[in-house]
Amino acid sequence: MPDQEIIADIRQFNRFYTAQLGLLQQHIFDSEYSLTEVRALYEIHFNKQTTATGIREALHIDAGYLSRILRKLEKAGMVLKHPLPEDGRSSYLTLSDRGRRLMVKMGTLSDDQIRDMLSHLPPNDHQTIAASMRELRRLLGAPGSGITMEQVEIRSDIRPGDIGDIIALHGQLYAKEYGYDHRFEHYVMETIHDYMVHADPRRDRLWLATSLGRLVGVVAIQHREGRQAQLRWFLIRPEYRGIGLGKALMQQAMDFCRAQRFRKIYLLTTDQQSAAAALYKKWGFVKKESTPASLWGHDLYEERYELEL
Amino acid sequence: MPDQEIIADIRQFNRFYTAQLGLLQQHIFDSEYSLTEVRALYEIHFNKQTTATGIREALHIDAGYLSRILRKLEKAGMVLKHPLPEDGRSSYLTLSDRGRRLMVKMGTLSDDQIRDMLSHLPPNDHQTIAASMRELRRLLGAPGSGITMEQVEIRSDIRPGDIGDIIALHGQLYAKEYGYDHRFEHYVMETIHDYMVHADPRRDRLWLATSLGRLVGVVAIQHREGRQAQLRWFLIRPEYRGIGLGKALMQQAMDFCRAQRFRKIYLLTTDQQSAAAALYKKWGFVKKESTPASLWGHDLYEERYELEL
DNA sequence: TGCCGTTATTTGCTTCCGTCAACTAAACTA
DNA sequence: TAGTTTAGTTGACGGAAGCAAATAACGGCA
Repeated sequence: MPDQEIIADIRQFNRFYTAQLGLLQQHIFDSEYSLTEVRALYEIHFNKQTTATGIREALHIDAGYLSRILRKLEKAGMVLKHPLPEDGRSSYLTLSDRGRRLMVKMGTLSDDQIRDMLSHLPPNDHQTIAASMRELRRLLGAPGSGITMEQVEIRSDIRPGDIGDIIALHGQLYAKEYGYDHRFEHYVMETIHDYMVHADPRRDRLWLATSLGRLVGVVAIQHREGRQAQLRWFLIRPEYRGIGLGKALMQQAMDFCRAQRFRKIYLLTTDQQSAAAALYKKWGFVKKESTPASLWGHDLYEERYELEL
Repeated sequence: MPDQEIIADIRQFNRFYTAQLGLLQQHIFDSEYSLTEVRALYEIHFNKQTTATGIREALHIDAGYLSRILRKLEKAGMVLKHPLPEDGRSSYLTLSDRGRRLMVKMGTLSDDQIRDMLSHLPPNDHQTIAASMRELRRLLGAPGSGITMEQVEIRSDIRPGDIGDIIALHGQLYAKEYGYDHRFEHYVMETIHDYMVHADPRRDRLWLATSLGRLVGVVAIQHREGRQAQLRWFLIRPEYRGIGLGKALMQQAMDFCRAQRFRKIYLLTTDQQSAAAALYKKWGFVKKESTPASLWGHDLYEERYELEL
C-alpha cells in the first residue's frame, strides 16, 4: 500500500509537468503538424521496423485517427509504406529523407525551446535536472532507459566529496547486502585514512566510476612492502553490476600494477562476498588463506587472495 | 551553453512523460469534463483568490476558451463567481461544495490510477520516485516547491552511510564555498574517526537533518575534559539555509548540553565562516581566541568561540 | 468632466483533433 | 471452406481550442 504522501507528490508533479510540457510543445503549434502527428513521426523514426499497430499501441490512439494521420504523412512524402510480404494487411513504416529532414528541424526547434528554458535556470542545476529525469525514466521502467557503460565515466583524480562518498557507499551497500553494522563503515574510514596518509602518486592509485555525477563504483591499488600491491575497496553499486564495469575497473587496476612493475597483488575479503570472489578468480587471483573471524556483527572467514604478476 | 547531452536527456524524458501523462489522465476521459476543464478546476481549488486572468496565465490558454469553460462550470454549479468590489470587470472564482466534491472524486480516481501504476513497480523505488519528482519540481522552479522545514527530518541515530555522507558534505561544500583542498575533507575524516572511537552515548551526540533521504545538515556535541563540550561539524547545505534549520539543529545541541549539565561549550572555526559566526554569536557564543594559521591551502585565522552555560 | 488608450471578459466564427461505428480485406482456425 | 479474428480504411460527428471583433470597466489626462 503506497504512502498517501507519495501519491500526493506524484500528482503534484503530474500537474506541474502537464503545464511544463504544454509550454515546451508550443513550438509544434507553429508547424503544420499536430502534436499527435509529430509523436507518430517520432515513433516511426525511432522504431526501425514498425507497423501501424505498433504505433497505435505506443501512442494509445484510435486506429481510424492513426490511419488518417499516416495517409496525410504519406501524401506529404514524409512516410514510406513497405508492404509486409508475410501479411498483406500491414506495412512497415519508415521515414523518407524528407521526413528525416523534418525530424531534424523539429528537433532543432525543440532543442532551442529547452535551451531557452534552461537559460532561465541556474547553470549548476542543469546536470542535476538531466540526472533526475534519467533516474525517473529508469525508475518508471521506460524502455531503453537501462544502465549501460556509456553513461559511466572512470577517473582517478580525487575531488572534494569523493572520500566521503566512497565511505558512504561502502557503509550503505555492505549494510544492505550483508547486514554489516556501523563498525564496517568505520573500518573503511580507517583504511582510507591510512591510504591517504601514505599515498604516493607513483605507487598508489584510486579509480572512481561515476554516472550522472554520482559515485557508482570504486577500486584502488595501495603499495606494500617488497613490490607488492593491495587491491582495495573494490565495490560497485548493484544497479551497475553486470554491465562490464567491474571488468573495466579491474583492468585499470591491473594495467597500473603491471606498469608499476609490482611483483604480486593481494586482496582481503570474506567468504560472504562470493560474487566478488568469482570475479577475482577470473582474473587469476588464488585463495591463499582463510581464517575464521568475528567481524562487524558476523561470524565469517577472512580470506586472502593473491596474484603473481 | 548547455551540453547537448543534457538537452537530449530532457527531450527523451519529455517524450516519455508525454505518454505517461496520457495514460494517467485517461480517467478524465470518463468524466464529463475535458482535461483543460479539470485543470481549471484544480487551479481554482488551489488558488484561494484567483480571477479568470490568473487561471489563464497559469494554464496558458486562450481567454475566450477559458470564458466558455467558466460559463459551463458555473452553469453546472461547480464554480462560484464573486464580483470584485474594486474592479467591475473581474470576479474571484471559488469552488462550490459541489465543485469540491467533484475534485475529491477526481482526486480519488487519480490516486487509484497512480496506485495502480506504482503497483507495477518495485515498492523499494516508490520513495525514490517521489523524491526525484519533488527534486525536479524544485529544480525547474515550480511555484510552491520551495524548501521548507516540513520536509526536513532531524534524527540522531547513525545509520550506514551517514558517516561517509557527513564527510562528503563537508568536503564538497567547503571546497565550493571556501576553496579548501582535499586536506580539509581528510581532516574532517580524522575528527569524525576520533569522535566515533571515543563516543559515549550519554555525553556525545550527532544530529542529522535529512530531506527526501538526502543529508542536508549536521551538528554534533563531543564531550571534553572538565564537563566541557565541543560543538562540531555544524553545516547545512546552502539550499537549506535560511529556513530555520540552523536554529533547529542548534536548539537540539543546546538542549542536549543543558540536559547533560555541561559547564561550557566551545567550538573551533575560522574567520572565513562569517555567516556561521553570526549565528554562534546569536546563541551567546563569544570569540575567545583568534590565531593565524595556514590550513587547507589558505591563510586564515583559527577562532575559538565559547559559551558558558 | 469627458476623452482615450488599456485591460478583463464575452461572443461569433472557424478549424481540425480525435472518437465511434460500420466496413473491407487479409489471416487464422477448425 | 466457412466462421472468426485482426489490420487497416472510411464516413459522420462532437467538441476542443484558437482568432478576431465586440463589450465593458478601468486609469490617466487635459
